[in-house]
Amino acid sequence: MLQVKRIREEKKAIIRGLRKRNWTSEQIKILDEILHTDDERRRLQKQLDDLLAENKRLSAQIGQLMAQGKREEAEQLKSKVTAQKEDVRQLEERFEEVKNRLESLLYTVPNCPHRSVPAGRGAEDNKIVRDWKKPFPALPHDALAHWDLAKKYDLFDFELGVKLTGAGFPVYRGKGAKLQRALIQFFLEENIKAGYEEILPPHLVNEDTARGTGQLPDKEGQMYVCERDGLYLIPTAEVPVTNLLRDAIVSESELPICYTAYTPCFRREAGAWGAHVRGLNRVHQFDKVEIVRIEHPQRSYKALLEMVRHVQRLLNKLELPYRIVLLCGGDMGFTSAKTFDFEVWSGAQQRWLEVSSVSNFETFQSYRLQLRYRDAEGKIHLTHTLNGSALALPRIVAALLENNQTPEGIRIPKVLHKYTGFKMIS
RNA sequence: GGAGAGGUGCCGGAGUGGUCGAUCGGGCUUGACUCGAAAUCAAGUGUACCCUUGCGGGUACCGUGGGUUCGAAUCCCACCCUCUCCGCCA
Repeated sequence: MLQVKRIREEKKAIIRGLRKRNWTSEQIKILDEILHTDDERRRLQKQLDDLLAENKRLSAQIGQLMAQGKREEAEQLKSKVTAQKEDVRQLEERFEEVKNRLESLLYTVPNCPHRSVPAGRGAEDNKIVRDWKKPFPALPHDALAHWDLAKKYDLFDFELGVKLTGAGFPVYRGKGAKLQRALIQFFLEENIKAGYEEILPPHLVNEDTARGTGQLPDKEGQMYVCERDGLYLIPTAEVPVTNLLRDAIVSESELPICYTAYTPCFRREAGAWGAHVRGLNRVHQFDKVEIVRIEHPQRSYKALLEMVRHVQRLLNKLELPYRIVLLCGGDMGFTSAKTFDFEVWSGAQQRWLEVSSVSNFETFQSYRLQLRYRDAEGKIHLTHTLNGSALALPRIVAALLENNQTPEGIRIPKVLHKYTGFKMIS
């Protein structure tokens, strides 16, 4: 969430940013409402603090009078303080109410896009910053989509998933299962080599954690909930991993802090279903390896590029055709200041599939998380947080199967051989 | 799940109704001593929010949330968590 202080000081820049997210003048008025509400909040806090200070002083006096045995004077003061208690109660109530109102207003404002982010309506306005220049893999015109390849080679089974759980919960089997495990292992090893510490977090988180990274209060509909225990199934490893440092103050020299984690991801995805979300294109449970960075504000955009280059290397090693897309304001996630998407070419479906999203959240998450660092002078500042998929498995698998199909079987990229133990699926 | 003990600052550990944001020890920072270091000595060392141009000042926070009281880390209630023992169990 944005800091009120920032809205007050950089209002013009924030309006420019929100315009890129297609905010109307009507919507932008909420900024003024926030500022007014904050003025009121500060006014009430001053009043309340003063009143509490007065009562505190009187109470201390009562203590002294009692010690001196001056009972009557003490009793007099007591009745005075008692009389003020109702004022305190009322002020407290109003203060709480205004504070809550301010918070819920702030929750409705998305992150301010970085100045380099283009304006735009939706996906059609995204900027392709790196296109695939080489030819796509040559496939026969009767090439199979991955869901047909899965049947042919017995790699995963959606009907069985329906039997066990419901639609969108694939059962991987045989070489299909092993391929999953190989990819996870490959990604983790590459990330560790690049300096990320491996984390294996819980797959269920509590409300505070879900709030920390911004899944709550907004997007509870996208998560699976265990109501009885007040827990949420994680939609991404970003949630538990970024929360590791919630309420922490790290020293400047510890930055950057780099984590990587493999977890299953659970998404209810209320969105539309149809032909283009067949097979592994969109599922309720999938595997993903995530990278998370806690960065110094001055270095976060450099870090973002480093993460982009790292994901690029992974895709190169997997020999998959890909392109990098800079998301426009209208297509960017609520919490992000700047996002690059990675899309791989799916040969049989003849379309691009999103396999990674790398974002800088600046202080949008760290403010809520209270994730700060202490500089050399002892001053405390918010860190920047970033994360990216490195990588999400299902669509990688889809592209891999489709692009590498041959009459003899499906060719496994060389880098995976030592993890799969086989070079072909046949 | 049952019984007991307990949750206090970076750590250890006091505090059982008043001047306690919190004794003390360790750690850390700065200064003195030293060629330098160790040892020693001295001072400092929480966070959030608010007021203030600045100096500085105020409020809240002792697991969480309520309550009692003029006043709560301290008393009462509920919940959460940790440890020990028993039971169950991958």
